[in-house]
Amino acid sequence: MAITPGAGTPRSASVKDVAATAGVSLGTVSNVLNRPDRVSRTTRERVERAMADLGFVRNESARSLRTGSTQSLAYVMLDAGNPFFTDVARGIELAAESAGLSLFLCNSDGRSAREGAHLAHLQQQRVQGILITPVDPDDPQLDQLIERGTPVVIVDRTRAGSSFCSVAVDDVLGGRLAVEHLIDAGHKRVAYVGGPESIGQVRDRGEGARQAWAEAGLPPEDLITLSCEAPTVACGRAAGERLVGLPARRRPTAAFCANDLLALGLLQQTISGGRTVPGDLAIVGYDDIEFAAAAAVPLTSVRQPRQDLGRRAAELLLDEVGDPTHEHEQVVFTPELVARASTLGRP
Amino acid sequence: MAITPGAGTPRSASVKDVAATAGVSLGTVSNVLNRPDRVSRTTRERVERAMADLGFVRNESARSLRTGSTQSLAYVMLDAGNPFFTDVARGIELAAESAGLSLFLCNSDGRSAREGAHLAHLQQQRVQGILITPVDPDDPQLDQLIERGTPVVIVDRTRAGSSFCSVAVDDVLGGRLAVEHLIDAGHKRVAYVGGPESIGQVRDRGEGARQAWAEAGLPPEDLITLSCEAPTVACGRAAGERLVGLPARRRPTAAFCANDLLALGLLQQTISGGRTVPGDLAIVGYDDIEFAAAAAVPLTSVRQPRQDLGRRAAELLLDEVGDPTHEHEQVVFTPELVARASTLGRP
DNA sequence: GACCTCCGATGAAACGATTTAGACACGGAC
DNA sequence: GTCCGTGTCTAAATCGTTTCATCGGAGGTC
Repeated sequence: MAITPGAGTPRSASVKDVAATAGVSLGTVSNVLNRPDRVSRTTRERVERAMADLGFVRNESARSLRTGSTQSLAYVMLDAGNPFFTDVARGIELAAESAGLSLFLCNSDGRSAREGAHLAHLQQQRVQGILITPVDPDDPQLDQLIERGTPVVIVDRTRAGSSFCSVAVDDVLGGRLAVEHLIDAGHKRVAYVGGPESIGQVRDRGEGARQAWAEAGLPPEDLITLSCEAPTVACGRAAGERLVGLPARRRPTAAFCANDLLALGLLQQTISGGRTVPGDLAIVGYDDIEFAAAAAVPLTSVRQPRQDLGRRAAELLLDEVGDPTHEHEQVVFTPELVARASTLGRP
Repeated sequence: MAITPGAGTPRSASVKDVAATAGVSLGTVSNVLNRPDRVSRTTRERVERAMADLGFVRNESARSLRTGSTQSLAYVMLDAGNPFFTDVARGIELAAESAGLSLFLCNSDGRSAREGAHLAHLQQQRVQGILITPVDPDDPQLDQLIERGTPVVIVDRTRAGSSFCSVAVDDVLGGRLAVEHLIDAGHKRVAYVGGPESIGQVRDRGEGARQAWAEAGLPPEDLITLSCEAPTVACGRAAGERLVGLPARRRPTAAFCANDLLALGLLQQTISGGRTVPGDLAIVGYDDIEFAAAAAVPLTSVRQPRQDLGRRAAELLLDEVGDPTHEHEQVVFTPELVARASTLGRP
């Protein structure tokens, strides 16, 4: 007897309805759902039939209320529009999928307020655990989460005296690699195009750049820092205009960008302004997103193991969820410079 | 009196605990949470104090079990790695945010099985509604969702005799625009590089291409179709190799790709193989993602109003959720060709 | 035929919040 | 002194599921 949605609200069928239709008790329906082996074949088939007829959909709220746990993880991304983070997310997804959990993606879009709202909501939903690339890894809300029982793994950032697991890439080293590469190519005046200093990745990569610069014995004032509002393609273009505006004797011959979006924007602006890359300006990006190699001039970039980053982070989280003897761990991957046309050629 | 997490499981505090600590009844705590105006200031402050001390986190499962509704929407994306869809997602997010709902992103990655798993899970979670760019818009699971009370809006696809709202772009027209542009430029042999035929967007864009070709009176065999496994950058590169492998008299002078990822891959392979764009091969992409303009040769592409698509879809869903007199609506946006260097120049 | 086992199914009690009807106290008005 | 209204707060029922102690009956053993 199929249900015909009446005039009123088509309230969906519950286990109680299924039990009544199948002529069994409530507990038996639950057994069919959770321990089918404890139910005789004939009863089970009768119950399954009733579920199909009624269009029964298990109510996850009730289930997780009773059991006290959900079957989901969440990843709070810093910027869903940046392919770097979607690649990380894919790594997480693969790990979650093979553990039989579903993954929710949330996008903080670099805004603390949005991040906070997402975290609060996820905590109320009682997700098993949260992976996050935080706007600010020192945000006390993160501590509050673990204090109150939601495991958290920090992705693509680390944190000082940490009570979290984290998976990151050595950004200081990445910055060094980039700038050493430019120094090797003979550049004497370089710009570091970063996003806002509030972003840790931007700070660390800049720090690495300065270290390499200092070690090469070059004067600090010849490493110019350009801060952008956000590490996006549009801001990269804007940075290009600012570079052109500099007096010729101060104008850098190369730029290291805090990520590939900035680098692509800068590249685009430079070329459309009639200048050449790397002739007039060599460019190094960061992340080695898939589009970097397909750019106007294939982009030299610092590669991070994006998908592995995600996979490893998810594994740590799953371990923390499943294993009571879990020890927090800070994994740091090593970046690698991929040299392409945007820096190769006459300097 | 702050709670000290004991040796056992740090079971989080419930309204009951808060009530006990504050010395009020359970209902009062609930009132503080939901109708703070009905509670006297002193009591309210006492309760709030207790909540803070105990680290109380409202249990969303219990709440939504009782009230029968959640505060979330979900968008099931076809491919989170494609910037087109993340732009759509951003549009949705903005609308959801201003309605005070949170948005979960799920990625089907083009796989029916994953899509199905996500949908089942979202249905069990009793999300308010689902936006989806489906692998197959005729999937009966979508009908089953609305039958069982979860509103669904189809994004970037339409469906024949529809009992859904949908927001799409006219893909047949988009295909025509692309191929008419190539015909105008004098091309007599063109390749259509599509993804798998199972993807509706791929079929429709191809259909538009064929229509334009036929109307120009060109022989059908000179519009070659190359099917790829998936509409990705890697497959675009592979398609490039296949094109080179064709005998010279059959080799096309231009390619129209079903999306920008394919086009960027094709572009990259063509250039690294020593041929020029548009000299040896003109290329038109589709979607006009941000990276298209920054490509090796800036890419001519068919632009879709990505963010508006998402925003409008979310608005339709919110209307369906909130307004009982809601009428289903099929919105179709019009695409627009953006001509750039990859087709301009000597044909 | 009495007794024991074991399998399958049962029913009630939880989980943590919301909701509603009603209790209680406190003033003010007559 | 009684009555009533108002403003707060309480107690109990409820949402849909899982779990656990229990019960009935079929089959086997002596």
